Amino acid sequence: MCGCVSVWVCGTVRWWTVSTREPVGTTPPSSVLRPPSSVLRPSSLKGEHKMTANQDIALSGELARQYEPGAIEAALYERWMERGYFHAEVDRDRAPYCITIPPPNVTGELHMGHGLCYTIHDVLVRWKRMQGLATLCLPGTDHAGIATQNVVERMLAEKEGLSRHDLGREAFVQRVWEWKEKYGSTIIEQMKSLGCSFDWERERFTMDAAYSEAVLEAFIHLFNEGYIYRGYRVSHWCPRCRTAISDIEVDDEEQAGSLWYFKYPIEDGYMFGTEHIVIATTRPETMLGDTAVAVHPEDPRYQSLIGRHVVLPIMGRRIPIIADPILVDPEFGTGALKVTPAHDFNDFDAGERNDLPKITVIGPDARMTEEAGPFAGMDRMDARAAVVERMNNDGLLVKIEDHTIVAPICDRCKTVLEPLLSEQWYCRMSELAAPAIGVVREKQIQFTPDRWEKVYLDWMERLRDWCISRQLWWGHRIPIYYCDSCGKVTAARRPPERCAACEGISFTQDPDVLDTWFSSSLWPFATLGWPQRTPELDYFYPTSALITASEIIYLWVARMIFMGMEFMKDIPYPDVYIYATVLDANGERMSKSKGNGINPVLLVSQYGADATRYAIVTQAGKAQQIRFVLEKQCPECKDWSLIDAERCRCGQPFPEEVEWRAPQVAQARLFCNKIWQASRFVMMNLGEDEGPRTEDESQTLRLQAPLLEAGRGRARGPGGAETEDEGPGTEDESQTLRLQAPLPASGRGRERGLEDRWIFSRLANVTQSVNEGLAAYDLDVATRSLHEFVWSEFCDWYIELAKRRLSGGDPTIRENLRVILDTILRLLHPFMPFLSEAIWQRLPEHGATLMLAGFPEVNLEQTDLDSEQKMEQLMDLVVKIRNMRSELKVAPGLRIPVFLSNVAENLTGWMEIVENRARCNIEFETNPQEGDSRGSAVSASGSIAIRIPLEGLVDFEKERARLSGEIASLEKEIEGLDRQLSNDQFLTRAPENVVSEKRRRRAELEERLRMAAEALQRSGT
RNA sequence: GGGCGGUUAGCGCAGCGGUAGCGCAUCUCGCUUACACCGAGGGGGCCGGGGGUUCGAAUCCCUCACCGCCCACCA
Repeated sequence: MCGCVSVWVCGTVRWWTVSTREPVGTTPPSSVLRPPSSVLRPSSLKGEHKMTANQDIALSGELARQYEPGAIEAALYERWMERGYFHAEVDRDRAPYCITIPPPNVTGELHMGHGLCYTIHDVLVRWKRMQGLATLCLPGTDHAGIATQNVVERMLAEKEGLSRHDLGREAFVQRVWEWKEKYGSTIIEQMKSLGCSFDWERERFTMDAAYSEAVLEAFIHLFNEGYIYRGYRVSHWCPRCRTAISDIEVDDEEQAGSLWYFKYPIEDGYMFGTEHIVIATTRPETMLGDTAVAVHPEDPRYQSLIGRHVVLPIMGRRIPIIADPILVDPEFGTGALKVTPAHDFNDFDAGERNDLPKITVIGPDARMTEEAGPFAGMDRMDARAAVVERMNNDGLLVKIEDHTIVAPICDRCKTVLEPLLSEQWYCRMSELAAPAIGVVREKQIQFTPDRWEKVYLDWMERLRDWCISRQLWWGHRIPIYYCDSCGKVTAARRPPERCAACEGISFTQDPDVLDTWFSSSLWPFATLGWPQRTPELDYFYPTSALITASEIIYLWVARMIFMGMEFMKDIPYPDVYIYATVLDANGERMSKSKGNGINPVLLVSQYGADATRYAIVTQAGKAQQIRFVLEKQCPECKDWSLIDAERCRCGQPFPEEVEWRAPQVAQARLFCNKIWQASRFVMMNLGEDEGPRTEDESQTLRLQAPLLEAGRGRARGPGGAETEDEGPGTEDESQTLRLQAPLPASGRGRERGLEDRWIFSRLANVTQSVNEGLAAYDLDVATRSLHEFVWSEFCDWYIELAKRRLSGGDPTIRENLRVILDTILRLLHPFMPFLSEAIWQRLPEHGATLMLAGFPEVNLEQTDLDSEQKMEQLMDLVVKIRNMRSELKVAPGLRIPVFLSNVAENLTGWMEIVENRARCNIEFETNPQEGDSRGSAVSASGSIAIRIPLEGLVDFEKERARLSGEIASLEKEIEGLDRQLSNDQFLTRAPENVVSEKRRRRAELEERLRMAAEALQRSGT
């Protein structure tokens, strides 16, 4: 297997470009990367289940020679689901842990940001579940008003040539529901392919009946409290979506534009000699709605004009010249400004201040209205050109300058927005914001990384009222009823029977729906049953954490916090973890419109869910952005380039179909394989008598008893002394596994070998790192230390040292290997759930599932610094000897004599480790000179001198070259140390221990230099 | 215009006051009773530029440059 699949061409520009259009019609949302559908299909998670047979293969029998994620993942997920491991119940005997996931849009499909988000969720949740908490991760989706309506509208237009108006409101909404039922779970299925252990039995949708009740309740409450009001003002309007949108749904786009200078004739100007005033504008078409010209009150150029009038060109309207210090910057343009209160936010405010009329010249369809006189009916962009032409013809166009404008665009459809005067529902923010600011200030809610706290507070403190009405059909319809007789406004769940004011009996409901974010702001409690006082709400609220993206701190996080404070009188969660933005290989943000996104599902199909998760999480710490790389291979020279390169370094252009890889995931995949193989080794050596035992099905939902039973082993304290048994058997309070060194039955030296003490000390260390990393949301730290431990310590050293003992029939080593592997699998499980479970199920002693087995815990007393120090010295000695062998080109298989001098006494007993790992026979000598150092290679490890007789091993030329190199590097380092040590400042100001360490180091180097020099000298003779 | 990140070996990253580490890639050797998706060893870096603080700076401060993200009503 080459490990690569070809990528199918998608889109026209670049092979990995996806169309910017939303998925439409009967086609499910398309993947960004599109491999053959047979490969991409997330798994057999949905639809036909032929898992029963596969489960056996995945969960029992010998571990396959090759690690193949596909063979275990679907089967395990199926089994976990069947057994209800993801489901959480209220359990008063245990502490709760609850996260409600950020609900993705129903129209969505997984991209890397989601991959990061939900993987972090699952890691934390699996960790907490293993720790024995009643753990609920509640999933769901958001109805995403505008986005979903757009998708269905487009589908209707393309497939049936119908607009929503052709269908009518009720029928259209019905069609959206149908679409939702059919495609709305795509993203949910994709989460499952990542292995997410969310409680699917509690999955929610923001338009579920119960959830909708919560939305009504919230609205009516806020209305009755006077927070919600109707306002007639300028708001952002999307002419394509035909709805108002809130400020934070606006994106900016820099566009090349112009600044037009127009002359406005001054009324009776000839009488005092100033006939025109020149104004500058970027939007000429709005001049038709001008109702004033403004200047700065202190601008000396215009003092005489303030209070006079101009005659608005084209329209012939007489409008005043006003002075407004807020609106006008005298430095810009001509210092004179046209004022269009109906089409500009600042002008609207100025209009309010100066009591100006508001004339709407652009309609909701972005066409000019009747008020636009000769231009009525024209598109706004056509009208712009027409106005400029007319002004030019009338001799009123002074000049045109190039000017970069920042156009507001709709973050959903990218249409240029129009500030439009309209009547909308608003939510007053000042009172609601206050407590939400307070709880963050007081650290009741803690942001991680904490820099985001400032971002949140800055925004909350200058919050404007929230426009909550949308002119859409898909969403929660605003529960406002107008009396048809007297117009009285009532907020109610259902139409009132009778008008409280006039006794009228006929009502009309407000046609608008609520902003999507209104409903999602209730998410942490509405999903748990609010406004009902359910046991779940009582038990799980406040939830434990929120994990989300920085881009929705305003849109969502802030609103959840103030809604939580308003309705629950309590924070929604104490922790807000903001994860990094995912960038592509070029450091640009991954986004749909750029087409540079990577679909994690594709990575799962290529590398497996465990590798994908691990690769993602290795980067998930406190970084603000992380990069995800994709490479493709040149078919000519086989070299790899970034995925969007046009040409290979060899000059060849890339074909449309290429081999690709994700190096970070590939690396993670190697790690998976390493674990698999190491596990195979351990299991092969556990022996028949310890073969897998049948599990007890009744334990299914209960937490596993801690693995190590009392009496199986006794804890080993620092320094290797045996201490009182504090095995988990005596600790039923904590259901987590207490890490401890297992115990050899007798005290025979070899069984309590140095390497055993060392590895358990290291295991304690890594256990602590993983727990601390998880607790601090430093998932990258946790995975790094795990990787280091498993690969470099357990595999490279302990297993290698174990081989000798295994062949010698030492029973202790088998037990140690078993316990260490067991602990590793537990530590690994949150990150690599499938692999760890599949292996764990084959351990001699295992429960129903690793998911509910205890998570290792440790305290620092379990580290054994003495053994760590000794092992470090021994390992360094091995490396140094290997190093010499390699440089001397000694045949790898050849066992050679090695002479050591100056070996600390407490190390001399452990030389078998060195002999074993460096293929040598160690002999001690008190002084290297005493031996025949003339024909020897010499080196050192710390203060230990190493001498290898060269007799019959090497030619002396090589050794002399090697010595010269070593001497040079020794001299260089000594020189550096001398520089410091001869510096009085250093000697007097640096801490004593630093100085003495340098001195010690110097002396050691000096000694090595002397030996090397002598050896060189002798070898030359 | 403001704010926040980043800039360390070819690539992706760690280190955040005592003269540089990891993985991949590369080179040499090796199928040694888990793993060639491997093992052993090696080469490769004036830690973005410039100032400063300090006995000592990749690490702290200032400044500039470049990359990215967020916020802001300059017509």
